[in-house]
Amino acid sequence: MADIERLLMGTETVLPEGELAERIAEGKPLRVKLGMDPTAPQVTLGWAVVLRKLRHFQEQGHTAVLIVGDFTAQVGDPSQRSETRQRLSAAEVRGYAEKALDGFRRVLLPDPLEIRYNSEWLGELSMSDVLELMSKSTLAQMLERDDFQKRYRANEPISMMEFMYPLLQGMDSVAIDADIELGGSDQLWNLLVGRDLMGKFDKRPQMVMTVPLLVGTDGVHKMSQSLGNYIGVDDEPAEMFGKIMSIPDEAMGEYYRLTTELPLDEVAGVLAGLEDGSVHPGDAKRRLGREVVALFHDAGAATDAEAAFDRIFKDKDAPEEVAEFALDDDDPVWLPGLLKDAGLVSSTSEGKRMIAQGAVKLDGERVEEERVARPDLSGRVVQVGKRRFVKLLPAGDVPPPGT
RNA sequence: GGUGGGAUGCCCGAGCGGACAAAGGGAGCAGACUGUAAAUCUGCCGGCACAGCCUUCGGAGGUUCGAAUCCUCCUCCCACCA
Repeated sequence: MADIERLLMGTETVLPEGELAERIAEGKPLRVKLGMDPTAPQVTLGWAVVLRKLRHFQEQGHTAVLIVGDFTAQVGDPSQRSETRQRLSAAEVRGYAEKALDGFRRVLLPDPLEIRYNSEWLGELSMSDVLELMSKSTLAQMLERDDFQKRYRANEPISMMEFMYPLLQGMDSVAIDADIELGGSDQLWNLLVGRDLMGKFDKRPQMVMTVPLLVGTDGVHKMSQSLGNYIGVDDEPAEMFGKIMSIPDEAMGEYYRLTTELPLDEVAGVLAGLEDGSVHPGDAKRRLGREVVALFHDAGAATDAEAAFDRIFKDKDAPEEVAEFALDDDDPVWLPGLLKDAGLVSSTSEGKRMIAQGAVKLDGERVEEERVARPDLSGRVVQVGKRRFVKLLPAGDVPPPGT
């Protein structure tokens, strides 16, 4: 029942070529490894690309082996890094791991799924094990790697620990007998180290499969939490939809291909329509937004998200649900202070600037003054910019938090 | 171990005794324009009840009327030599 086509769909590199068919033909379910270092709590749409690939394997009866890199997270993957990562504490890592696994489960099937923490074996290594591991690779091999080479040439520090990272990740493959390891295209080098290492430990070397990296909402850089250009798989529908709408048009094709489950010919149809002008880019992006929201929430949420979006950005109304904030007794009210207290701006200075720039509105009316009479505020909605809203209530009318 | 160079705001980076809350760029935020696009233009971009004051230029001291700039010690980074 193997559908190799589907497994290969949307991949970037699969090595060695042709071996996948052979391994599947052997009839045993493959152990498909995917490593995740819990260095941040959110699972992004970029991650969802490779997760969905893993799911395709699951759907065909192969075992997803998810490695939670609780040990390696504390070392730090040097991939695509221009500087040494900050080390995380064990507690932080554990917290992130739990949160991230929730996100992963939104995409993966519950079965067949094996979740392993790599501290299980890496934490056990003795010094002589580590030395043996190190003896299996050379400095020249390490420096082959682009990230290291750039940093080395630019006179930037590279810690010895960072050299260990790929080896540790490779040990994971040895420990769990991976048949194939998945990853984003920036992981190719690391994955190959794992393959190499398995051979040196007399195991059958794993195959490697990479999927393209998804650009972030800026359309330029890889989607990542540290860059703040990400869409989380557990983002609220409205948020998710809004973020999709904000990607540059040029990134749409990539998003259609990598983040939706639409059939390829349909995607091709949309893209061709964009090309010849028969499809309006705004409509195409809306559809993309609906597809993605529907995938992680449901179709109803998708329509609602689109409606909420129109309400705020097209009709420029306040959203249906607005956080509430209690006014205190001052009269007149000094607005910069209020905006800060309500969390709409981060300082009173910023509040003053926002007012000066015409970004502050009361029920849609621009506010020019820093001081406003209390009765003019009570019960109305203050807005900063296009997307920050708070409804003002007289003190006492706000239900206590948590109800 | 020796010698030399370096650490500046979210990031990069200029400044090298007063005119410095610190050039310039990027990111970000806001306004205009739009399809909340993108591009573009404009403004903002440490804090403070704000024509003033307070805290920032790796850390701690010192010199000076005055220090991001000079001196001392410390921490960290880089290069070259060994």
